[in-house]
Parts: sequence; C-alpha cells; structure tokens
Amino acid sequence: MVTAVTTTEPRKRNRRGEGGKLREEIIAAAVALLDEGGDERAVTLRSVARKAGIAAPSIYAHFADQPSIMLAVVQREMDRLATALREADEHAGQDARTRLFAVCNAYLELAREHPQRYRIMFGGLWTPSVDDTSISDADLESLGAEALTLLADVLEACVAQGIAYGSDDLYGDAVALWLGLHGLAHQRAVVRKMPGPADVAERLITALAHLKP
Amino acid sequence: MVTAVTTTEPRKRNRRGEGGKLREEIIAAAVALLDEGGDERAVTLRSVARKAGIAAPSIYAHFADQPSIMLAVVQREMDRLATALREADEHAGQDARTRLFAVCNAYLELAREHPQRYRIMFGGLWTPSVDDTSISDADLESLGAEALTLLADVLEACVAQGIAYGSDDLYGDAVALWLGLHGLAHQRAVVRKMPGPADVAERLITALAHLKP
DNA sequence: TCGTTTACTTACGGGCGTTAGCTTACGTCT
DNA sequence: AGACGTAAGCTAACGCCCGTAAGTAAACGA
Repeated sequence: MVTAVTTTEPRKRNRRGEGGKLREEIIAAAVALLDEGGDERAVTLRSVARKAGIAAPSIYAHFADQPSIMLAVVQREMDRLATALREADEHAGQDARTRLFAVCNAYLELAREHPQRYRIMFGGLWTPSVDDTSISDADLESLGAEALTLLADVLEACVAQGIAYGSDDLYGDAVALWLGLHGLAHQRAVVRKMPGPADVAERLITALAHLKP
Repeated sequence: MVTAVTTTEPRKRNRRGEGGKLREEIIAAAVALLDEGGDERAVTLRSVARKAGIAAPSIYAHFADQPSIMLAVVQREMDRLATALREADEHAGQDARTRLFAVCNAYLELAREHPQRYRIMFGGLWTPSVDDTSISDADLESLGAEALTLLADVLEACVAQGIAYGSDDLYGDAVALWLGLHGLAHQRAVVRKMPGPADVAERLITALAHLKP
C-alpha cells in the first residue's frame, strides 16, 4: 500500500497568532511518512504538504526549503532520543548494571520502534547543503556530547561499583560502546531479519562496558 | 563542482560478441558517480548513462530497470569485500592476533576508502522492489555467512592460541564483533569527523574479541 | 549481400522544487 | 457595528530531470 489518498477535508485555518502551529504539523507529517515504512525518498516537499493537508507552497512560510524539513525532523528526533536516554537512566535507580542496561536498551528500543527515523538521524542522506555544517558538527555533536557523557557516567558508575574493569579513557570506552549499539541499531533498521543470536545486544554491552564475568 | 560535463567523445561501439562489456562499463560508471562524493541520489539511470558516454535507453539492454543497476553495484562490492577479507587473512600468517587485526582493519579500510559504496552496501536505500527478496536475504546473508564464518574462525584461533577468553557461542561473538566494526565503519562513512579517540577501532576489536589484557 | 547485434534519437507523461500573485478570514480599532 | 490591515494559506505556472517506450540507424561478421 503506497498511495493512501487522504480525504481532502478542507483543513481549518489556524487562528491569528497560531500560524506557527503548522510548522509542527509539517514536521509531524514528514515523520508520519517515514513511519509508514517509506524511506526518505518518500519525504518530498509535495508529499509532506499532501500529508499535512496543505498546499505545497504553504510550507515555505515555515521552512526555507525542502532539506530544512528533514533537518527539523532530525533535530526533533535527536532531542527525543536524548530525553529518552536521560529518563531511562533516572528511572533505573542506583545499581550501575541496571543503569547501564536501561540506557543501552532504551537506545536500542527507540531505534527499533522507529527504524526509518533512526536511519535518517544517523544515516545522513537528508544532507541540507554541501557547506551547511550547522548541524552535522553542532547538533550531532551535541547529541554526541550529551548521550556520550551520559554513557561515560554510567560506565564510571560501573567501575566505581566494581562490576566493570577500569580504563584510562572512559569517554573513549563510551564512544566504543555507542558505536556497537549504533551498529546493531542501524543494521536492525535496515534489514528485515538480523542474523545472529538473540542476545547480541547483551554481548555487545557486556563486552564493550568491560563488565566482569 | 557538481556538473562535470564529460566531453562527449562518440564512444566506440563494441564488437559483435562483446556487447556484454557495456554492462561492466555501466556498473563502473555508477560506482564512479558514487566515488565522486555524491550520494546514491546522484546515481540515476540518466546520470549513469551520461557518465558511461551512452544514451540512457541503451542501459535497458543490460539492466531491467534503474534499481537493478544499484543492485549490481552492491553485489560487486560485496564480492570485493569478501575477497579482501579473505586475502587479508591469508597474508597475515599464523599468529591469531595478527590475523584478527588484519581482517578487521581490512574491513575498516575498505569502508574508509569508499564510504559511499559502503553506505550503499549496508545502508540499504537502493531497495529494488518491496517484494524482491533475492538479495537482502540471499546475498547479504551470503556475505554474512562468508565474512562471519571467517571472523568466527579467527576468533577460534585466538582462543586456541590462548590470547582470548573462550565463549560458548563463537559465531554469536563474531556477529557482535562485526556489528561493532559496522557501527564504526558506517559512522565514519556518514560524518565528516568522528568524535572520540583515535584508537576506537582497537578498543572495539579488543573488547569484542575478548582479548586478554 | 544481408541479417543480427549494438546502440541512438525522439518522445511521452509525471513528479519534483520553487516563484508570483491572489483570496479569505481573523482581530483590532474607531 | 463596521471597516480594514494583515496573517494564513491557496491557485497557477515555470522549468527541470526523471524513467521508460517506440522506432531507427549503423557496423560487424558470415
């Protein structure tokens, strides 16, 4: 099922000061297109407009051009991810092992729930412009900074509680751990069926966090 | 520089039995477009034809449709990868640790040399048709089978030579190791500058292969 | 010479991003 | 209450590139 012709109910116009609401609706429409299983090629300016029930040029009041929509989607999802990780950590209590698995599993689950969103966040094909470094170096690194610091914290707690071997560079270990998670999350997002045992995630986490046996 | 208008020297036609040569040229042209730094969106049927110096419809003598070109590219690169890994292993001698790093580094280097090719192989956006399972389940799993078996072999050698801790499921460990390599390779292929220390690769390999300190 | 292979020219229809100019209704202000 | 400025969104249209179909030319080899 590709074409779901939305019954074109003539959308109610927003109130005076609330024109900005459409911006959120546009982003939501783009995300919806992704979640329907189509890849990013399905997210064109026109298809987003159709999904949102507006005319294509109406988008230009809220976004400079088409890549900017994708950029907004990525930024929103990045925030959601960072928040989810933080919450998972906070709800995990004090036990370092619990915290570690809570955070890592939260990451993997978010990726699994919305594979296409994840692909776009880290698959990087929405590239705005060649010279636009405003996100790939700032925002991605801000998520990088935030999530990786969190991971490093949890790793430190593991070492402090004696359940993991120490290291001279916990941040480096956090990066390695994240790369492992990313490899799994990405592969799951791309292929229909992952090869390998069911407990790959635990293997990855255990090994990369240097957990004691 | 986006448009490199190739001087349209009126290409010499192939001899009688050699019509199939064009097929290789077409694949090469597609790969060339990728290597020029453009992502897969730059590889259209028409752009490939331009790059190959032929007329667009001439492609249909060798490929059923546009996605089939990408599919052929992926298959070719998959073979190259498998070969490269095998050769790296064979040239590494008997020392298990050397073999392990040789194979893993060969993987990472191939990905780094041709980031766009790697992205396409495992980023999966060239998707031919919804129902075409002929590659994603057969070929990808054949590379999976071949490369993963090789990795498992090397891991086994590491255990046998006493430089790595054993495991009850070496194949599972090989999958985990590959996922780590993939995470790093993919991330490198996507972003301009990787965060984290320079020795992430060694950290990943050491941890995921359970090498003894 | 002549059939077959090899490749080309022309053309159609469609989706895309984007620009220019218009309509409608809200909310304010007299 | 009614006029009116302006915000919110639409219609129409442009040019571009795409994938693909149909018919055509040229050269190779028998």
